[in-house]
Parts: sequence; C-alpha cells; structure tokens
Amino acid sequence: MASNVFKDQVYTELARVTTAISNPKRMEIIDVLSQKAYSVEELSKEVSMSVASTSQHLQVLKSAKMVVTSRNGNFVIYSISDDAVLKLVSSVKEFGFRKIAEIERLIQDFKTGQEGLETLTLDELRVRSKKSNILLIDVRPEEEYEAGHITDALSVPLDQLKKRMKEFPKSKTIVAYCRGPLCVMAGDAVSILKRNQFKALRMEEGYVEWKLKQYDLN
Amino acid sequence: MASNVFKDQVYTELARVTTAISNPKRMEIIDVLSQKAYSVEELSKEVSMSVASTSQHLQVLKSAKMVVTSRNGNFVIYSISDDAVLKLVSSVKEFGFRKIAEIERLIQDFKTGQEGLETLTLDELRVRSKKSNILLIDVRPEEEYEAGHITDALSVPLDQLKKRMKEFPKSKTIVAYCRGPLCVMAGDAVSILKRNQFKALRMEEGYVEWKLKQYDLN
DNA sequence: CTACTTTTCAATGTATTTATTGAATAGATA
DNA sequence: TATCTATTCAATAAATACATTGAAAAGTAG
Repeated sequence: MASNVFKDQVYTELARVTTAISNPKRMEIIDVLSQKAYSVEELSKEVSMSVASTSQHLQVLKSAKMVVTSRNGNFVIYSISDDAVLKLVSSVKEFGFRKIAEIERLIQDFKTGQEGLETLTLDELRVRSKKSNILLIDVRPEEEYEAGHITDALSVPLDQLKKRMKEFPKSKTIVAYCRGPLCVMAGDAVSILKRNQFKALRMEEGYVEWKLKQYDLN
Repeated sequence: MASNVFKDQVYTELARVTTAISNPKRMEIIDVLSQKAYSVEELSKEVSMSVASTSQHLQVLKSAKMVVTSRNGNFVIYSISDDAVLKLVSSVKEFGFRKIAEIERLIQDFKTGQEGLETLTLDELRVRSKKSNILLIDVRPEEEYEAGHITDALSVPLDQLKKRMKEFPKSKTIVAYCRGPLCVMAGDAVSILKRNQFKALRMEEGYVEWKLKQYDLN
C-alpha cells in the first residue's frame, strides 16, 4: 500500500518534532533561549552541562528547525527560530501542568518551601494595575530584559535589588516577575522585599507568557 | 542547590509528556483514537502492529495521562482522556507542517499523486456553504461518524459511496472529508465522484480540526 | 467454578539515546 | 598566512526504547 508508506513517513516526521523536545535538557534549553539568544558556551553554563553535550543538543534542536544560528565574532549564537516554537512548548506545558499530578505536587512542594508567597496571574495584574498603585519589576538579568520585557516593567536584576529597593515607594505594591512558573528569581525577590517591609507579590507568568498573550489579544 | 533539583524534576516530568508522543506509532494511535474509542485488538489492526506492542504503546500513553480505559465485556476500550490532548497534538502538527520542509514535500508528492484534487479548508467551506449549494459528506466508517461529526454532514462511508451516490443531486457541489490531512479516504471519494460526473471537492481538515475550531469560536 | 478471550507481562535481541572526553575543524583576528 | 578560540565531531560506555514471541493474568460468560 503506497499510502501506508506515506502515512508512516509523515508520522515519522512529526515524531521528529516531538523527539526534539522529548529530553529534559532540551526543554530547559528552549526555555532559556526563549528569554534571549545565547552562545554555546554561555548556554552550557546556564544549563550546567559540558560544552560538547550542549552543542549536540543544540544540533538536534536545529535539525528540527526549532532554533537557528548566527555568528558574532568567534561565537555561534543560538536563538529560537520562530514564535511557533514558543506556542508549541507552551501547549506542552499547559498539558503537562494540568494533567501530570506529579508536576503539580512538585510545584506545590516548591512553593510552600518558598514561605507561602502570594502569587498573581497576568490577568489579575491587568485588573489590579488599573485600580491600585502597582510597581512591576523584572528581576531577570539585564540582558534578558533588554531582549524583551513586559510593557511598563522596570528592570531590577535580582542581584541589584537590595541596593535599588531604596528607590521604591512604600505606598506601592511591588509585583515581581522573572522567566515564568519554573523560575525562582521572582520568588527570591519577593522574599527580600517582604523582609524589608514592602508589600510584594510574585507573578508566576513571565515575559514569554505575556508575549504569547499579546497575540491572542490581536 | 535545592532549586536545581526542583527544576530538573519539573523538566523531567514535562519531557515525560513529550516522550509519550515522540514515537511515530504512538502519534498514529492518538490520531486514530481521536476519531473514536477502540479496543486494543481493533486498534492493533488499524495501526498494523502486534497486539502486545500496541498494548505497550497504549500503556505509555496511559501513564502520560493521554488516554483512559474502560471496559466493555471482554474488551478494554481505550479513548483520548481529554480535549487538551487534541490541542497538544494539533499544535505539534501545526509546527511540524509549517516548519519541516520534508513533510511539506511528502504531502506535495502525495497530493500530486492523487490526480491534483482541488481542496477546500473549513473556513472556505463556511463561506461557500452560505452562497452556493453544497452537500457535505463524511466518508469515514459509520462508527466514527456516530462518535461525532461535523454539523449537517451526511454519513457516506467510502465503501458505500458507489451505491449511494445515485441519490446525490448533480446540481450540488459535493464536499468530502475524512480524518484530516493525513487521511486518504476523502481523496479517494472525490476521485470516484469526479469519474461519475459530479462536482466534487476534498476538504483537508477533518472532524477533530472542526471540533477544536468550535472551541475557538466560543 | 471452569473455560474462554482479551490484555498484559517477561524475556530477548537490536537499535537509539545520552553525557563525557579528547581530537578535529571552522572561522575570526592580527 | 598563522594563530587562537569556540564549536563540532568521533568514539565510548551505559542506559533506554523498540517490536516480537510466548507465557501469565485478569476478567467475562456460561
């Protein structure tokens, strides 16, 4: 049957896409690259792996057309090829978080470990920022902020927070965000702020989630 | 670092989701189950594999919570757990079809093999069915039609088409659909109809694509 | 309770995937 | 062109995934 061969080929191609994201490290790499482009060496530090292994993972992602390369001097810079990749990963997460109880439990354990921080969603933020006085801060490294950030957010990298929080008005509620639900920086920021008598909340969603939401609004 | 352990665990869980769909046969199984529920034995025929292998694939999908089981007499009936699975798979396909040139080429080769049939999308169907006289037929097996079909479609399983087409008015344009872009039945139906002097078009999308679209409209 | 059917499990051999190390390459800079 | 550096390739060893066969189990029906 000729059409059977065709069918098998198509499913094999589709599986090539899912195989590319079937590895935990590669998922993490995509998440990191979703924030900003990286060289192989930088990235290997970010995901705690040898340069050679990182390179190999990147090649898998590249052959699945999920990342693209450019060159900057000696460095090869990897970046996400297309917003369709963000959507794909986002729908994997949506399914994963909803369905896999184990993930829910892990996140729960982790959150309660973080002093029971109060959290906020993007939608809640939009509503509250109209009513009350809110200061939205982006605690990711400055390069990631520069590569793209939520409108009206102030860049306050985590390692500068202690110095810079003196500028913050105590009258405002401070909302911190970072890379998204799996990222710990915003939680750390809120802890620090609270210890210093600020009203502070963490927003679980990050820049990527916000960006994807913008499409839906248009 | 405690948060590193957490992160690795979460990515491992997420990868469990993508690993479940990282195999061509499992993708095919999900597609088949998207049309209607099947027993292991039926399914193994549908995807041309041994019963034991099919069972093992189903267990992988079950442990990823993508399918659920029920019992009917001696048979264990597998079905898709949730429409979130359809959405996930649909976004994989969306990315796959858009990005992977090889798939595009395969589909192109396949289509041109099918006598250059004229095709129609769901959106075009909606527009045209208001203006002109259209008869929409569902050429999948009757059980799949009964498990769910596009509103106003007439069930005409492919193997009954030759007898039943006598009822069709020659004044109407006949639009045939089946399981979706990878399915060959609608193409076969159109070929037969054209050979018998009907005006006939194939719609590439199938019932699942239509169903997902209904959500977006609400 | 027994017989029967469908599904699952276990064992096997093969193939793929993965992280690491160390060597090779490609490309930029001088 | 020669040198230097980041990246990629190759080889390895361990682990995991895969399809098949045949046996075991689970559950229905009589």
